[in-house]
Amino acid sequence: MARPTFQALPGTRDLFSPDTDRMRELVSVFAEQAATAGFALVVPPMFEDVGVFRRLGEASDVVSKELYDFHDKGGRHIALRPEQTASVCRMFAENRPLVPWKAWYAGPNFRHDKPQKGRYRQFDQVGAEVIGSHDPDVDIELIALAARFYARIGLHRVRLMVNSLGDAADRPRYLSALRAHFEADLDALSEQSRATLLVNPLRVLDSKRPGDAALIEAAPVLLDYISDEAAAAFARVQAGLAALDVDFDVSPRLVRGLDYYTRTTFEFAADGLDAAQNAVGGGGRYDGLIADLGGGEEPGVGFALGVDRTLLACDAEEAFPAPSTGVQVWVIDTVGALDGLQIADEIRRAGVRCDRSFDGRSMKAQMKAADRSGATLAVIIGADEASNATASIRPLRGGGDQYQVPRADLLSALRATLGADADHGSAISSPTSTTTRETLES
RNA sequence: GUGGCCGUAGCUCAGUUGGUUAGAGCGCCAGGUUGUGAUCCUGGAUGUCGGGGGUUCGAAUCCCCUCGGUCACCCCA
Repeated sequence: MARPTFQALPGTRDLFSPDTDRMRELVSVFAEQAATAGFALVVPPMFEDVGVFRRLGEASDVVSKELYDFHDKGGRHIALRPEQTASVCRMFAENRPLVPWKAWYAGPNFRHDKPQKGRYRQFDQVGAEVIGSHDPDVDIELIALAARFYARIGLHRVRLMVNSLGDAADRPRYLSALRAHFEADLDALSEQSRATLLVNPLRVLDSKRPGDAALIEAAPVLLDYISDEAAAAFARVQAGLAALDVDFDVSPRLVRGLDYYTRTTFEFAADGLDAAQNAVGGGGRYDGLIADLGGGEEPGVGFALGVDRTLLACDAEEAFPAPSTGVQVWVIDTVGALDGLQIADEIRRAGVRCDRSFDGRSMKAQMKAADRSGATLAVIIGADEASNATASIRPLRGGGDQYQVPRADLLSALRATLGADADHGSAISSPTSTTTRETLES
């Protein structure tokens, strides 16, 4: 075998079945949940003017270090999207749909950081945003949507943390208190945190360095500094989540990585994952972001869930196995006329998943391929069948004898046999599910 | 961006203090079986030992560089 000339770039992956089946199923479950809650799909471009993303926070690594940016042939300064909220807000500002505007999305994002487990340079997210309402009930419904989604895919060991960052006007008072607190005991702070303190004091609270823990523990609490209105909204959010039986913890030190958040913020952590990548999703309000993008004073709130990490968390709980996507019928043709071609087409048009061998292989080889495919039935066209216009149907999974039917009755015979097998559950017990198990355990 | 560990067949791996033509299992292909898979038996194909350079009579093995993977820090989904 020749050595491949190229390989996938760092942080990018080639995904195959059954991982791809699982991913598609996950997105399709999310799509269904979102539609049920009145959200419509949007597809923003994968790249934008770099300015669209600058609003995420000049002090954040996502913008300052990890942007995939370049100049296009027209001299425009462009960046691959590191997330989709900013693009959705730009879409809103540009197209001005009726408010409240409820949009969901799914797709890849790009960040140039060093890959490790659960962290890729191209990674998928699903998410939902609501633009144009201040009502904290919207926050509640969004959080519930995410929580219900996790439950729906069978992921149970997920903790929801909520906090309120207050309004933009509350921020300076808190920041100065926070800064004063840390500066009073600067020596106790790690070097990295001291650097963070200069650019964004809020994110010092996010430090996981053990040495910083005590000082962070003693830091002023953001919730004590927020306006009465923001506090009332946060109280409503908590009451609403409780009313919906959505479990949560208030985490006064939860600050999110992107700078645009105001008021409600939340994060989902999967206990099945290591702390380094246990954040499987999160979001919050961003009441100033749309105005920053020239869209007027419209409030917004939303969340995004990491598809890869969610699936990783599912692995840890052995939840959400890959759906079976194998074929049901394999057509075996040893004659080499047009029968195999026509029969496969006929079966497919009837909506039955079907495949066949090529290259005129021996019957033995074709049978082997049929077995390997996981198909429930083989349809055999040999010399006999070709000469008397019949087809043989051979069950491949356990019971039943091979039998011949007139060619005209083939479809109904297949349907009858497949239906009977499905009742016994054998139609889905294919090698595909074995592979899935192995994947989950590895 | 920083650091630890790791790169041998499609996959999982073995390979002694450097020593002939680099191995095993699984998988794949063919035959045993003149139409019939999953079992069994027999045979077969596939490796610039990640890449480059160096040390040596001789390197998968030692050294340097590099590329990639992985994990942690950092950051975050």
